[in-house]
Amino acid sequence: MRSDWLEAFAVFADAMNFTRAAETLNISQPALHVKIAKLADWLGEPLYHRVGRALVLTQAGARVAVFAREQTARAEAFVAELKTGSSHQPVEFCAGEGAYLHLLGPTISKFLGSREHVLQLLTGDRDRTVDLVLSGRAHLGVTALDAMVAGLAAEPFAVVGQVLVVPEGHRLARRARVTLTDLEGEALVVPPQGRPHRQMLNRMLMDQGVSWRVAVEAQGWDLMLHFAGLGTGLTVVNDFCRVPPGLVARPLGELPGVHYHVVRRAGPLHHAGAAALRDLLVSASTGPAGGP
Amino acid sequence: MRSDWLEAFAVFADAMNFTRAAETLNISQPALHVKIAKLADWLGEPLYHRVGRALVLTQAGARVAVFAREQTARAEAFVAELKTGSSHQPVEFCAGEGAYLHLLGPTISKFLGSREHVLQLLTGDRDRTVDLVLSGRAHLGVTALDAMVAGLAAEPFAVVGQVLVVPEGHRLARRARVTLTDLEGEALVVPPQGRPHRQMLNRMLMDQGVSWRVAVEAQGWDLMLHFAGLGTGLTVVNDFCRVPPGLVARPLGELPGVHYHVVRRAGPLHHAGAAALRDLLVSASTGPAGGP
DNA sequence: AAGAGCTATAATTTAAAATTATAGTACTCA
DNA sequence: TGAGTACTATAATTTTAAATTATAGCTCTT
Repeated sequence: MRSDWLEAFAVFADAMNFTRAAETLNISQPALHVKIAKLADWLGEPLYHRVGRALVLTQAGARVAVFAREQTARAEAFVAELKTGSSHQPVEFCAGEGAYLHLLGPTISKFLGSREHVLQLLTGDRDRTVDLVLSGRAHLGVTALDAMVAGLAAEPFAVVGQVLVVPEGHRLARRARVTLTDLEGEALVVPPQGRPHRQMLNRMLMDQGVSWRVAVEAQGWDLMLHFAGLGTGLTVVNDFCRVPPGLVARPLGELPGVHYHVVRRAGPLHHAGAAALRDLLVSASTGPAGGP
Repeated sequence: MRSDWLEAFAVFADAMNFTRAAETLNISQPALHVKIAKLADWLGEPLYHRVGRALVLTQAGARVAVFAREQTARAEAFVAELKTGSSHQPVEFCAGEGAYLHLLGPTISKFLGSREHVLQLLTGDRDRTVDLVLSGRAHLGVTALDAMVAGLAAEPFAVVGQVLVVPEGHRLARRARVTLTDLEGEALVVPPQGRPHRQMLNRMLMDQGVSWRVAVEAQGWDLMLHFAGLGTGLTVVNDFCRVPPGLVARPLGELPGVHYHVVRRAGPLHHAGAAALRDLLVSASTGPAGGP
């Protein structure tokens, strides 16, 4: 199996487009096409197929892409280490904005403090984090998960509760605790359709027979709190959020905790820096029992 | 960096001979020569140099050889896994005869019992074990070590005492314990010059001012005991040895224990099976306090 | 139905890698 | 000491592989 086939395939798998991948490789499109045909031939497996005019990786293709990225990264890292004496292949890590702001600060500082490794931070929601980790484009991630994902090793990192955020003068602000039924008839600031938090809220409120309406659709805790601060409606956010002046947070015990996990691809972690970061994260974990 | 350069270099580094390596690769000697020249050129480092008419790897060359073997093995393992569905790349393990016979049996049985991995056993003395592990031709080893070895990660596995073996009728057979000075004037069955056990005996007896002479030079515990059984002389062996009929063993407390270690190359263990075997070995370890 | 935006194949050119042949080097042994 | 051996390194040549350009063909868009 020739390494240039793998390198070409790694680029192609990112682009899923022969023309553009060939451009980034600085070869002609037919040359790339032949390389990938040869790789598939040699492996005896089709690596992609067409769906309409789009190209989609086969299952084998996805595995080959992961391997190709790994193998190419290892070669690069080795050469760099041979020439400079020490490795500085970055650890690629992905998490969401909320996790970065409220859960990961100390661990990341500690990791960077040792100066042994270089850290490449990526930001992404749950789906992107899982995708980056599964496809080998990130070594590790931290994200909220509520179900197992095939091929992913997940270790519990933190459980975060949910709070209802209301204006100081609101009737519910006087209460120490609130229930979902208290939300009857309210307008809520919620994430757009399809986002996990929105789905969870929908389901829980429907279960309780609570009728409510959308005040604003906003993406991200900060934006949701901003709109709530403008008085457009109430909102429900993770309890690690700093609530802006004029608003107060009240625990919503009925809502399930958000389970953050440290995720990596199943199997051994090849990258020493990534392994070190994983160990730091797991040791900093607050476990499933408490909040941060 | 092209993978065929690495594959060629891995073979060359084993043979240290262009002519023979080219034969095993089924290419002409000049073709191999050019491949390796290109690899060296691409890396900007000479990979070998001549000492007389022998070829010797440079330090960079040795590191490249390790990487080349790893990278080629990974590619093979991946393809095998892709085609057959599950990996069965063997775990390569090296230890000495004594360790196999008296220390490793249960752990190896247990490892094989799970049927998850295939084990490739190699036999070698300390130097060969260390060499195989350092050069990436074995994932793990168990061997006696009395000093750190650069690039090698060693974890204590077992400490084995030393016993003096004498014929049943011998004057020392009546004693429960013996000291080195009791050996004054005796003929001893010892390993050949240069072997670690011989060096240790030499030094310890010389320290005590004991004069002795060589009865037989024999390699290996069993052979040493065999000659001792023939009455050629006394011998000193590890206390895990089964002493043949007609001989008795007496502890030699003055001699230092032999410290067996689980060794691997420094850095993360890429091979999942090797990692599993290491964990088994370490958990089966009797630590520095006791014998097996 | 024409056209845009690709992929895939063919024809041709260009480049690379193989081979054979041989000069050069270090050591061995009569 | 000088012919012989066993090997490496380079050169010349042939063979093979991989690039390029050109273009046919497919799928969705407008």
